[in-house]
Amino acid sequence: MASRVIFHIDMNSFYASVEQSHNPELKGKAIAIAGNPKERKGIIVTCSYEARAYGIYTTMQVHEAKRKFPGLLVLPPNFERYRTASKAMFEILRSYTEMVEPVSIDEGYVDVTELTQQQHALEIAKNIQQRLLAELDLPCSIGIAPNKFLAKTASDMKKPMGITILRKRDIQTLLWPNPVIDMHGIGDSTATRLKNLKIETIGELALANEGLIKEKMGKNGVRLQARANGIDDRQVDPDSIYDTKSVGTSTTLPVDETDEQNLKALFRQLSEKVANRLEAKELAGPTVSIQTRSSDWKNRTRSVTLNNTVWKADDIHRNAWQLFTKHWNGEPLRLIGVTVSNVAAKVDMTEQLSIFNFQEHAKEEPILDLMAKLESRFGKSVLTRGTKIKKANYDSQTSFSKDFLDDHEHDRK
DNA sequence: TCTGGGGTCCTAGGACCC
DNA sequence: TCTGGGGTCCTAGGACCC
Repeated sequence: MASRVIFHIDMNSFYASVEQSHNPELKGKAIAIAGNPKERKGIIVTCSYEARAYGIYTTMQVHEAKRKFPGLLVLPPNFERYRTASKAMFEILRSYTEMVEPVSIDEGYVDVTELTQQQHALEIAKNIQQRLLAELDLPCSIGIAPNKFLAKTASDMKKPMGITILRKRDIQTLLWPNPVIDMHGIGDSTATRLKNLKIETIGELALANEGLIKEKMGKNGVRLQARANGIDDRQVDPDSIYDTKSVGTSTTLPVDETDEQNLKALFRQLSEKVANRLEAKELAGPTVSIQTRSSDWKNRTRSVTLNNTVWKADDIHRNAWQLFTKHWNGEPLRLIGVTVSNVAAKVDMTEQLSIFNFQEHAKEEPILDLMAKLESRFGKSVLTRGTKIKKANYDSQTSFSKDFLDDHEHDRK
């Protein structure tokens, strides 16, 4: 494959930087964004570099952080503000090229291969960094490399406001001496398993026997080993943001909860939140799941896949509550959550075609013919991305526009 | 480090079908 | 009535990321 030039843009302490840009008096001060400790949500989500200098870091509890530095300014999160800043940031990236893949609210990949025919990669990166700072007042670090993994690794090397080029020929000196836990994709669990195989550095992983890795660490291990060797063929995919697989929400309760009526009301609230977010994205899915976490930190998930897709709060809540009552043994709960998954684009909302009507049509018309009509009307993406439609379940309650039905009627005459 | 909330991907077993 | 092997879907749990 032809050589690529990939950027990884990583906004520095994003939430804290947004707050500092919103209120310049916070600049240069040790600030942290955190939930409310009284509701047991008091962990540091992000903090400024000034706060980090006092040993404060993400996931640390607020009271612990205040012990480290009593002058710490703790702000509640303002997600709407962060989303707005995030949109503005990606708009700036897209003004360079459409090949932008957001990964999270504050980071993304950009494939600048084409652009480097006109301008040096380093110059482009400097330009992006300066614009983000000048126009949004937000600092970032940029990694430049031939693939995503190395770009991501590079952006981590210099913070804040760094630009780092990581060439493949440099990985032996820059990457291999480091412990495997430093690698993106390796957490405590994988690091421990590797240690049992006497693999402690990235270089040892890179050079380990491939058969052993496959046998002991599976598919994921083989992939990690390739990454350790600087190999990563993943493309920058601007459309990945449209491939949402699930929409869910969960909440840690202020106190462990045992009251059934309270729990029912809470599941109702969570279901409504999920329904609103599905609505905003025009998504629906057939699988409803619930999550619980007991006071001793036992996580459970229960799910059901229906014959039809759901998106309304009532339907989500009914199924979630049914799952819950079926499995709950009355133990006190610390957290509950609701998720709808296997979601796909809802085609249209103007006219709902009931399961029975669809069956009528399906009986009279060969299913492939139906699918061909769907495709010509709504485009291929409907059939590939909207898996529920692709499957064309006879029992699937799918929505079609009135126009489609009219056309369909017409065709049959 | 006793730990929030949003996700994605992988694994493994069982059901079911051909 | 017993058997193979391959494939897909579903469920539950876990690892990991920001």
